[in-house]
Amino acid sequence: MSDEQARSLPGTEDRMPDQWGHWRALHEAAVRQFELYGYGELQTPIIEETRLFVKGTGESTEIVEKQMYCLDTGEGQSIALRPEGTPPAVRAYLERNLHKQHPFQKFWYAGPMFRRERPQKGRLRQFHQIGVEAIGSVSPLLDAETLLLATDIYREAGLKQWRVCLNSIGCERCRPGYREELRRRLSTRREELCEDCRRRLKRNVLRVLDCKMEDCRAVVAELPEVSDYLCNECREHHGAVKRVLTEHDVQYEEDSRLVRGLDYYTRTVYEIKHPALGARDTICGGGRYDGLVEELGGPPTPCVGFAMGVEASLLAMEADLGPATDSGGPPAVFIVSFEEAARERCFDLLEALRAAGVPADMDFEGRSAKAQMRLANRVGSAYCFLIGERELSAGQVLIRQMAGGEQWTVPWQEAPREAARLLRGDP
RNA sequence: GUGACCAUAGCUCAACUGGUCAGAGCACCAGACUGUGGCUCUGGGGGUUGCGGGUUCGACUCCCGCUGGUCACCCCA
Repeated sequence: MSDEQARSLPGTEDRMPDQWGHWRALHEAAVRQFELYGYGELQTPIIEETRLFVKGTGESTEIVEKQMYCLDTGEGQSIALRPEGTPPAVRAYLERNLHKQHPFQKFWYAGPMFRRERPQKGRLRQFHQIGVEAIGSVSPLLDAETLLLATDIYREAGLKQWRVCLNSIGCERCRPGYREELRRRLSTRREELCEDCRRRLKRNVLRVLDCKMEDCRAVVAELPEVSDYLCNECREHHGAVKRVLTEHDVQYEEDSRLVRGLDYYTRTVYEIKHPALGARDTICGGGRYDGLVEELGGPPTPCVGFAMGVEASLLAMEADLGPATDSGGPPAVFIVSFEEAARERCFDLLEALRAAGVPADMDFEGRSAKAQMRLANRVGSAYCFLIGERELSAGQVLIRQMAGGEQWTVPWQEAPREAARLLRGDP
């Protein structure tokens, strides 16, 4: 590739026509389940005020600290490419005063997100999420519903294996106590922790639980579990979520070390992981965020939701279902002209076929009849409609069935209807 | 932000330890009864071996720099 040619940016990718198979399957499964579950589509802009994420996602999160694409509008305003979908959804909710009219809302969204990270397998700078937000209810039934919804989507999309990890990280009432306890226990063993964890000790102790370093894990193993510190309400809530999940046959693993990277999570947190993905195996993450709406200037409003990583989910689908495929089918009919002079008449017929609802195509490169046939064969068309001087003067179309090689003629005017009939499989 | 590995035709790769190779398969194009695909056969186009230096009589092969890519850590979907 020459140097002056423009290239795609690192961490961004093109999705070519033959790579849409799994994507479409996932998206269609999701849309169908969203309808079944009563979630309405919400589309928000890709750009937002930077402060929405600073307040919403959390000032001290990695995402906001160093991964956001921010730009100055030149009018003294800082805007950001959205790094995630939840704060914009809540912003839209508040901006329309839905909390006053119809406080309970269920939204779904799908679209690109942006984070300035080092790209690697399953992680891009422009990536895509499909997610839901159920805003305005504290019911544990909804925690379960979002998880059931996510697994139903994966099931319908054809995914075969996954596991659900579940935890409760408490609320703003009980978490401080746990956090305090962690800080106290950890500071006595500060020397054994990695550099990052020493930093986390001050900034965000909970993340120490998630550290992958061997030495840290050893220390973490001896720490009390968050479940011992939950307040009665949180304990009850968590119990209800688990009861409903069990009732509805969701296999889950309790993982007392599961914490999430975003500040706004409370109580229920969960991840769906796929075994074929290695270290970075989360394909969907979610949970409850009862404090976010208030943080963004609204009234206290409990919420729960999830975000699926589309690219990660696609990798999981490839592992379970094989490589990505073409999304659409081939043109059912391929028109072949024997002479260059017949080409425009071929195009007339082509348009007539399409008008009759028959997927059809022809050659536009002036190839020989033989090459046109080869092309028809390669793209997998079921029939060729062959046209030359003889057919034109007789007012006929020569039809060839590619599979068997049988040929017959039909009157020109009948051709579109004949094609439609052949595709339906009528005798 | 840290680290490792990689870079030859459109794709996947080969070229003994630097010494007639710049090659193979697939793909593509064209022929094999000048109105017809698949299979087979034949032929063809296509690479200044990522870029720039250096060592050497000689570099795809060794050294340095740059660029690009991949993967892992970090973090997260």
